Amino acid sequence: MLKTAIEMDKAASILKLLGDKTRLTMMKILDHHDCCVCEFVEIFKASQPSISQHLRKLRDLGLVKEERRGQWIFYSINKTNEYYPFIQQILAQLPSQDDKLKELEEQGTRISCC
Amino acid sequence: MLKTAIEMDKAASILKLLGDKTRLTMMKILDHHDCCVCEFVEIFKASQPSISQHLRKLRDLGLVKEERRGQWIFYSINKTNEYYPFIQQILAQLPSQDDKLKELEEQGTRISCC
DNA sequence: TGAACATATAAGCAAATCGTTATATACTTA
DNA sequence: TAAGTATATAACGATTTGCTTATATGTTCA
Repeated sequence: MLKTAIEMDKAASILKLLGDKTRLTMMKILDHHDCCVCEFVEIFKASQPSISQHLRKLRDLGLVKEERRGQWIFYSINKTNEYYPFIQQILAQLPSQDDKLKELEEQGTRISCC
Repeated sequence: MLKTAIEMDKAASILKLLGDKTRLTMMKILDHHDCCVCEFVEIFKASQPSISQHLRKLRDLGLVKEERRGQWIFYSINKTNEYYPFIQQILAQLPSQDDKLKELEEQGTRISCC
């Protein structure tokens, strides 16, 4: 087993996180665009705490990172995570979720904070 | 989005199943070898019903198939599943679990049914 | 046919998960 | 500094999950 091989334990815990439609879609979106919490709230029509809790789980495993920009907190994929290549390869096989961001732009909702 | 693109719903449900260390390891082993239930019981030091229930979940989603051979029921990866390429690509990134089967052979346990 | 073996299923329970509501924290701006 | 906005966290309840024990089903073989 290579030194760089993914451990089963860790792989399982990552897949578990990705095994939720909301988090999986979040990750797919984040793979191409940074997003702030309020955007996710719009996209998923979910409550703010619910979104916040999903993001926390992703953050706790180091899959995403946060960055405050004034009033907003932006999330982005953590490309320095040692498991990023593993994750990236999974995300690459999923259909683009860009339409979800486009909808926001058309509604003008995205502009409000981003 | 390509006609063949994986749906987010389905992808999430597959990743959820793989997000369990026992099932993930099972899938990795099955990707190279057929196995019967009693082998998994040995490998994971788990109860027979517990193993059987994990296999059922994998079977319910069409990830594995079963085949009776006399007294035993052998499980194998269902390569005809439309999501097999998706799964295969994930499994390919995991470390080989062949050592687990080797242990059984050394113990002579594998011979008992296979 | 009956005993032994392999597996599946059912029922019940403890722990984990995910959403909700309520509240705390942090920043911005008037 | 107070009000408004964005986000995080806490506490709680409903649902899901994964194990256990008990039992049913199906096969083999004496």
